Amino acid sequence: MPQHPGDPAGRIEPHFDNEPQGAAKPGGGIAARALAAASRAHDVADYLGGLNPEQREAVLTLDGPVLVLAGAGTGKTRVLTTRIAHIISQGKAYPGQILAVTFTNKAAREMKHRIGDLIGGNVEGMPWLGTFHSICVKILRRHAELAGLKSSFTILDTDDQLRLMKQIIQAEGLDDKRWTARTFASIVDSWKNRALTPEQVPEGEARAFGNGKGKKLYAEYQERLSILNAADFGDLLLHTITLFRNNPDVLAEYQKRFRYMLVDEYQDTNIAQYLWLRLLAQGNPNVCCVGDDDQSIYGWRGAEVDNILRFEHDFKGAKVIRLERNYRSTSNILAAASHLISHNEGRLGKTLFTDFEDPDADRVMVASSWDSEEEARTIGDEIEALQSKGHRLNDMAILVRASFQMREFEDRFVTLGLNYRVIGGPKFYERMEIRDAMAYFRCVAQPADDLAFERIVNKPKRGLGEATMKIVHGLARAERIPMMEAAGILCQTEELRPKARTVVKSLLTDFDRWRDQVETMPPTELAEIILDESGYTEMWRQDRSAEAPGRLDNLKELVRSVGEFETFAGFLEHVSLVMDRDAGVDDDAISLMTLHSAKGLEFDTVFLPGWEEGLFPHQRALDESGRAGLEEERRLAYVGITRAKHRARISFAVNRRIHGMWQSTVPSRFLDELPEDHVEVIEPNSSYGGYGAGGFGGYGASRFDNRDPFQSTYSTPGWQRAQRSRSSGSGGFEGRSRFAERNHRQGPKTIEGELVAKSVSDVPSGFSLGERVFHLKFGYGEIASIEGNKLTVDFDKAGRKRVLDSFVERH
DNA sequence: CAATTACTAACATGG
DNA sequence: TTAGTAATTG
Repeated sequence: MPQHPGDPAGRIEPHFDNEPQGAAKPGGGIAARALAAASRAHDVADYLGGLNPEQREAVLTLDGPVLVLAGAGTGKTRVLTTRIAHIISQGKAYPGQILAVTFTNKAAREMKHRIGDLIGGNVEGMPWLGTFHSICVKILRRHAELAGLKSSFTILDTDDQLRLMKQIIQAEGLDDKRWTARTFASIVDSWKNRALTPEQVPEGEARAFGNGKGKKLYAEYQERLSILNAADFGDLLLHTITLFRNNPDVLAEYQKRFRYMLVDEYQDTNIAQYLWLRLLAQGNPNVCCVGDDDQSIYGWRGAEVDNILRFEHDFKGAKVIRLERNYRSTSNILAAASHLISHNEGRLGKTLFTDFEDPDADRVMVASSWDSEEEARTIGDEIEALQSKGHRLNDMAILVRASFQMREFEDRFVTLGLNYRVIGGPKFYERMEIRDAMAYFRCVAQPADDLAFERIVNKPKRGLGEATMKIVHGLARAERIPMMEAAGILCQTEELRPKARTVVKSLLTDFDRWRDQVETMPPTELAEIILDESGYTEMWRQDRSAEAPGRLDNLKELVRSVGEFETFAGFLEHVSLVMDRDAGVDDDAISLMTLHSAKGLEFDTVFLPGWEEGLFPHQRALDESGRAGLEEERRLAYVGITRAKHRARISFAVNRRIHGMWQSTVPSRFLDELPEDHVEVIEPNSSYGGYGAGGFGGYGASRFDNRDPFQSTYSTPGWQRAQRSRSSGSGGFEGRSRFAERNHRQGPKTIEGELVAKSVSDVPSGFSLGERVFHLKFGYGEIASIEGNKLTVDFDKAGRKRVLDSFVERH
C-alpha cells in the first residue's frame, strides 16, 4: 500500500544514528545503565522464577547461536519473551537493537503484550518485533530506490497479483485457460520462496510453463510491478535480500544494529527467509531460533523443515536445547498425539512428558456421524452440555481442515443461538465493497496503481466500458506509463469519444483534488469524502438487493477504522499487511478456525471434525506431495490434538457433500494411528444404526471395529490390502461393498501417500430415466435426469437431490 | 455499453 | 451448491 509519499522511513521508526553503539555492552550508555539498574532493582529472579532448568538455559544463553527445540505446549513463547526481557534488563541491548521475527501478526501482538508485562511498561521501543513481511516492508521503505521502487510502493494482495498475471499471460498471446494465472502465481511464488530473481531461475524449470516462456513471463511480471510501483508478498523478502546483497553498506548497517536476533516458528521458514537471516547473522552470531519440526505445516508455502534440521551445521557452535516438559495437556492427550506423530519418519525426535497425571482425565474421544450435518448437530449439543456444566465457550474451539467445513457449524450455531467467532475466515478486507473502497484510496495515495484504477473506473457506472479502457490501456502499455497518466494525455486528444472524455476528465480532477487534501485533512474525513464524492456510497444506497445494507455498514466500519491511524498511508499499509482484525474478545464465544491458524493457541476443549480420507489427510496433499504431503498432514493432526488441554474430541462423517453432491467417505487413516489405550470410541447414536453393526452403519473402515481388516496403521500389510481391495472394488468392508462392486469409480487412490491410479472416467452411467434406485442417505427414488455420472433423483421421502451414480443402486 | 443468461470450475492451508 | 466468467441480446 502507498505510504508516506515523499517522506520515507523517518516517521515509521526511530532513527538509527542517534543511538549509542556502546549500549550493547553493559553500562555502555547512560540510558542503558539506567535501564539496567532499574530492572536489576526490580529483581532479576522475578522473571526467571517459574522457569524449568531447560527454559532457564534457553533464556540465559545469550551469546552465540541457540536452537530451542520446543515441543507443543512446552512454554516456547514464554522462553522467547523472557529472553528478550532478560537481554533488555541486563543492558545487553536496547529494545531497538533486538530483531524478533514471528510468522503471524497474532503471534507478534501476543509477544509484544507479554514482553510489556514482563518489563513492566510499554513496548513501543521494540520497533523490530514483527512478521518477516512487516520487517521487510520497514526496511524496503527506507531504501526503496535501491530496490527500484519508490518509498510509497503498493503491496499487492493475491487478487491483484492474479489479475496482473492474467494480463501478462494474455499479452504474451498465450491461452489463459491452459496457462492459468493461478498456476503461474504458484510457480513464481515458489521461485520467490527460494529467493530467485528472473535471471536466476533455472532454465529448465522455467520452460515448463507457458510454452517455454516461463522466464520471460516472470521477468515481464516483475517489470510491470516496478512500473506500477508495487510489490507482491514474495517481493518483500526477495527485494530485501537483493538489496542486502547489492549494497553491503546497507547490510552492514543492519548487521551492526541487530545485536540479538530471535526467530519464532523456525520450522516454517523458507529458503528466502533463511538467507535473509543468514545475511543479517553474518555480523554477529547471537541468533536464537525456536521451533518444532513436528509442527511444520507450511511446506506448501515453501517452508523447509531442513532449515531446522540443519541449524547446527549452518550456525557453527550452536547450542541445542530441548524443551520436552509439557505444561498444557493431560497425559491421554499427549499420548494420543505422540503415538500419532511417531508414524512420521525423519523427525528430530522429542518425547513430550507431563507431570499432569489425572486419573479421571477424559480420554481422547472418537465419534462418527451419519453426515456432516449430524456432525455439526452432535458437536453443537456437546458444546451446550459442557456449557451447562459451567464451561466457558471461550475455552472451546472447533478446528477444521478446510474453511468450507465451517459453514455447517455456523448454520448450526445460528439456529442454536450459540455465540461463535470465526478466526481467519472470510476476511473483512477481502469483501468486495471494502476492496473497492480501498482501490479508491490507493489511487489517491499512489497514482501509478493501475490495478486499483481499473477496478474502480467504472464503479459506480460512469459509462466507461471495455472500449474506452482498451484505448487507455494501450497507450499506457506503449509508453510504459501508469494508466491515470495515459488517461490524462488522452483527454487532450480526440481519440476518446466526447462523452467518455468528459467523464474521464472529471474523474481525474476528482482524484487530483483528493490528493491535495491528503496532507491537510484528517484521514477519516478524507475517506468519507472520497467515498461520497465518487458516488460509491450512493451506488450502494440505490441498490435494492439484500446485501446492500450490510455493505454500507461495512463501509462505515471501514471509515471508522481509518480513524485509528495517524496517516492515510499508515492505514493502507496496515490493511495490506494485517488482514486479520481482532474480533470482539470480550464476549463468550466458541472459536471456529482452520488447523493452520490454530497453531500456537490452546483451548480446554478442542473439537476436531472431518477426519476422513481425502479431506484429512487432504487428497491434494497426497497427490501433489506424496509421502511428504502425508507426513505434513499428520503433523497438522498433531498440531490439532496438542491444542487441547483437557478434552479432545475427534469425529468424522460417513457422508459429506462435496460440490453440492453427497458422497460417502472413508474414515481417516489417522484414526487408526491413535493409541487404543488413550482413546474412547463413542458409539454412534441410533439414528443411523439401522445398517447393521460392523457394517456400513458403524465406522466400517476403522479398526475400532474389531473384526475388520483395518486393524493397524496405514503402512502395514493390512492397510495396503484394504486399500487395494477398495480400489479394485472387491469389497474391503462388507456394508459398502455392494455399492463399490458395481461402480469402482472412486477417484485417485493412494497407498502410503503415493499416487496409485488416476481414473478419469467418463463412462456413461448405465442408468436410465425413470428407473427406481436406492440411496443410503435418501432411500428410494426415481431418476429424473442424467448428466454423465451425475443423477438427479426424485426421492420418495427426501425430495429431489443430485447424487453421483456410484452412490445409488438399482432397485 | 450494460444486462441477462449459460456454463464451468471449485472445496486446501496464509502473509 | 455457488461464484465467477463468457456469450448473447437489447
